Amino acid sequence: MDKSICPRFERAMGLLSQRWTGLIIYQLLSGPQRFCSIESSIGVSGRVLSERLKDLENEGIVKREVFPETPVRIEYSLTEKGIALEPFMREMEKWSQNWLEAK
Amino acid sequence: MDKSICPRFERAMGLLSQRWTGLIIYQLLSGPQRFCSIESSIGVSGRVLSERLKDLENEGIVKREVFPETPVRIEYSLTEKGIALEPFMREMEKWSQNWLEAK
DNA sequence: TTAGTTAGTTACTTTATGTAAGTTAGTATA
DNA sequence: TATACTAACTTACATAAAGTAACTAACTAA
Repeated sequence: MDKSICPRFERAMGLLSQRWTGLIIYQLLSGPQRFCSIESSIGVSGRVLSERLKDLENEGIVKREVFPETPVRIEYSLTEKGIALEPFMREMEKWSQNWLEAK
Repeated sequence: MDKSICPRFERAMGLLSQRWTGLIIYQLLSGPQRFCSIESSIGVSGRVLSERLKDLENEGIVKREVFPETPVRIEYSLTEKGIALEPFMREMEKWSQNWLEAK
């Protein structure tokens, strides 16, 4: 094995190529959202969503805020690092518009 | 479940979020390559690489060419649709440079 | 006291990926 | 002639990741 790829790029790709991670971030680009809202908007299971949100929080891409209302409200939003992924998401949008069928 | 995401975007993300797919395309951006070269440059197993290349060929993103030399040489390269992913990859590069540690 | 809400977690099943050995086709070497 | 070498896969089997559905915690409302 003789890797020639930049380790930072490889890590970024590793993050984004985990199932659901990209869609979670994309959803949060349109503003803070709660757990059940992300769950239903992209169709991810609670088990995996919970896991991904923890990972993204550890990576400093997502921020978790608790509002002690009734019932409790917990909001997930993007940090600056997360928002910085927007241009990337826009390129993905363009490509999908130009090269994929509406189906 | 009430999905609001554009189905084309979702499909694009589904493609790119399969493990190794992004790195395979990224590698091919620098020119045609053969199976064993991709395998060793990104560290993917032959089993999965074979699967991915077939998928990408079916998607019209990758092209496979056989050169009947000795031993046989088979080259994989990007189609126009695959090359169109370059801006997306460049944004990913930028983000990883700006926001990830060298480690 | 029973029920409802959000945000999870747990146990279990199915699917995806990793690992290592085997296959095919065409030479080349002993 | 027999053995060996190469690239490009494929197969069988083991492990890891994701899906499913039921369950929990903390709180309030009826």
